[in-house]
Amino acid sequence: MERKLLLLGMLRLQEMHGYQINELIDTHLGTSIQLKKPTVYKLLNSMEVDGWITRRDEQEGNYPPRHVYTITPEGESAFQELLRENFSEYRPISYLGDIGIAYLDALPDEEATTLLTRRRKEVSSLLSHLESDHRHGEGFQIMMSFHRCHLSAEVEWLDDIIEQLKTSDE
Amino acid sequence: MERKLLLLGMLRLQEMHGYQINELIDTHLGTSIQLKKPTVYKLLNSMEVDGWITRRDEQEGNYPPRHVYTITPEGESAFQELLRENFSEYRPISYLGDIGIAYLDALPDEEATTLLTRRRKEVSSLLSHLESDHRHGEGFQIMMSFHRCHLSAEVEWLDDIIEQLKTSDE
DNA sequence: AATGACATGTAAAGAGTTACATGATTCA
DNA sequence: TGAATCATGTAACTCTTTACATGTCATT
Repeated sequence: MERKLLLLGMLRLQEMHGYQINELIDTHLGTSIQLKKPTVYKLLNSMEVDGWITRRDEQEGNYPPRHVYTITPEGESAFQELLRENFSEYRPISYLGDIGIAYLDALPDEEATTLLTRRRKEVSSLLSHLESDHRHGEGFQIMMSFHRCHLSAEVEWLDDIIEQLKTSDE
Repeated sequence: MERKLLLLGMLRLQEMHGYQINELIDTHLGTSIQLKKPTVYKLLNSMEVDGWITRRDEQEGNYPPRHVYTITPEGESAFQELLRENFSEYRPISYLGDIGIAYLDALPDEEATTLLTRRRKEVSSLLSHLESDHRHGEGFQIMMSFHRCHLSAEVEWLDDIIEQLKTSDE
């Protein structure tokens, strides 16, 4: 349902077609959330069936016709409901993707330092990417700042751990 | 694969049976990662087929027999491989579960403040729970500190936003 | 006498991703 | 001429979760 909430929220601000949504996600949100193209198309279809959005076809030249979606009043109330629901059911994010961190001590100190340093680089480059995007991020500034908050905390944490490894090394 | 890495890492430290693993997850890791009981049993079976772990049956009294799993040399090398793999493919966590944050401005300021304050309470109570657990957390201290780092950053961020809402309110 | 802990699963459903398919158009 | 963009999807696959099932033992 979170993905539907995301899409509804976009369509609430302006009508859009699938390709356009996918581009927006790719350029601005791709690093913060996970949502692939086919999924977007599928969700749009299913929300049209739900009656949350309506579809209008548009064509420019001989380009493939676009399906432009507009949110309906039912969609708006679904949005309101989903939004509240999203806040009410808090469950912390899963750090499964970072589970390797739990087993750092299984690696030789040197390698651990290398890997963590690489990670630090990746995180901080993502961070600066988000910071630059920060201007033209269309409406998702708060989300971005949320993401940035986590990333910069992570950088600091990595610095700490790397430092610890280095000092214990000697 | 992350889940298999997690389980291998546990079995590397001591042989365990499924129920025991599930308990450990429930009590210590339940808030940091997502991994349900039936999944654990399924993964254990599949890793036995892989030859990564071996099973030995044990019984105490007339309790249901336990399937105690021990990691094999193949399991150990799989662990080493998965661990490196886990570090090499960094992809930032998805904040889909928190997508509501992106649409805070769709809510009346007052309600937004209420919801964020509630969230703040939940996050910080989870945080202090992790901090208390911190002693008896069996081997997952680093992971915990990673999680705590994110949570405390989130608390600060929430405080900021709540403050902003209050001042813009007047 | 009933509930919860112990211990293992199965079956079906749900959700999303990957890889593939299509066909015109613009740019190098 | 070839590659990338525009624009939409489908089919198959993978993986996880939910709900259910089973039966003994200890505790209240």
